[in-house]
Amino acid sequence: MPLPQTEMPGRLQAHFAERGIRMTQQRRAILRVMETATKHLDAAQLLRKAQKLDASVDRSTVYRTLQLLKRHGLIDELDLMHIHGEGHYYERKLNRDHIHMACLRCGKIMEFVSDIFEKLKGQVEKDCRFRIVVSRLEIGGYCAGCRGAK
Amino acid sequence: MPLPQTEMPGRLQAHFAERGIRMTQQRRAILRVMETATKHLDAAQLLRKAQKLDASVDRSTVYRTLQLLKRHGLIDELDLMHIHGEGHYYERKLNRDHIHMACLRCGKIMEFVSDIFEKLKGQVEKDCRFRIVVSRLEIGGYCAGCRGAK
DNA sequence: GATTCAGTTGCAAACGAGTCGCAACTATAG
DNA sequence: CTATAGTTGCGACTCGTTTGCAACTGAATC
Ligand SMILES: [Mn+2]
Ligand SMILES: [Mn+2]
Ligand SMILES: [Zn+2]
Ligand SMILES: [Zn+2]
Repeated sequence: MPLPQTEMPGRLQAHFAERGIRMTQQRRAILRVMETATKHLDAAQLLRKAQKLDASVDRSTVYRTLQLLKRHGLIDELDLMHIHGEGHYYERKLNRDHIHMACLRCGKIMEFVSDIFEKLKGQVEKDCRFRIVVSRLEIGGYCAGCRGAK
Repeated sequence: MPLPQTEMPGRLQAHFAERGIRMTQQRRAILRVMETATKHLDAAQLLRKAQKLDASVDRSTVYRTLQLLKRHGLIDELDLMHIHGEGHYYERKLNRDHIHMACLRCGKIMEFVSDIFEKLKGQVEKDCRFRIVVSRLEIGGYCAGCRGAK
């Protein structure tokens, strides 16, 4: 299942312009990669893809831009159950939150949108008087295909 | 809110005995710390506390034991929104799963048990034909006390 | 209790992800 | 075009975690 493309590409750059954040060659490359990504990317993958658009992009600029995007709530950071090492994965934050499932056997990552999840967040906000800024539900287990084996 | 103490201490050691896992001085110290912890511990805190019970405990043994406990599904690993650095936190897995909320302003960690969360996991298992082994819902935002300020 | 050996340990070195200080550069406003 | 605050690449660094290895030890067997 590909990432739902419910926002048009260019949206991240537009956000930067609206909020008066300086646009640079390097940021343009990094944002473009995030905007057109069809899967969750880690920092190293993001760097490699961005360098294809602008060879000068440095690793530290990728990390600095990821921090910027996080601070502005434009991307989500995921562990994906640390199936491959200790690093993090990133994806654009879309209008609709979703759950991530990682198969512990084949490594497949699945996404799932649920009204019950929205209801649960509503319950937390109300019952705990907690203002939710970011939420992350990650599940590890066995996918349909791997259920039989094990 | 302290961790709910619904399982008796000694339970981790009992689990090891049942499954024929070798018990050592060092493991005894580490398990005792996990069993009696009243908050989420990172590897460094766990090491320090375990060394008070057995000064010979080494950092690498702590990590190896954490891996062992994870593999046996006896503990959960948390990010707690990476409020303090890139490390992980650990807690015993109790009968009842719970949600973690981290206040982005004061750093407080809150826990919350919810039937809706159980229902959501049921939906994932059914609708996605996914066998859940471990699940982690972490929420970042502002606690009741910090809502007013910003 | 002594013997045995697979499993476990401490140590030191290595690793991977992420951060930081700094001098050079550049996007943008005037 | 100029001035300047913000951004960059670079290299060195921190931090959390892993690993290879020789020495040790728990517990099963005698
Ligand atoms: Mn996703
Ligand atoms: Mn993490
Ligand atoms: Zn699978
Ligand atoms: Zn707070």
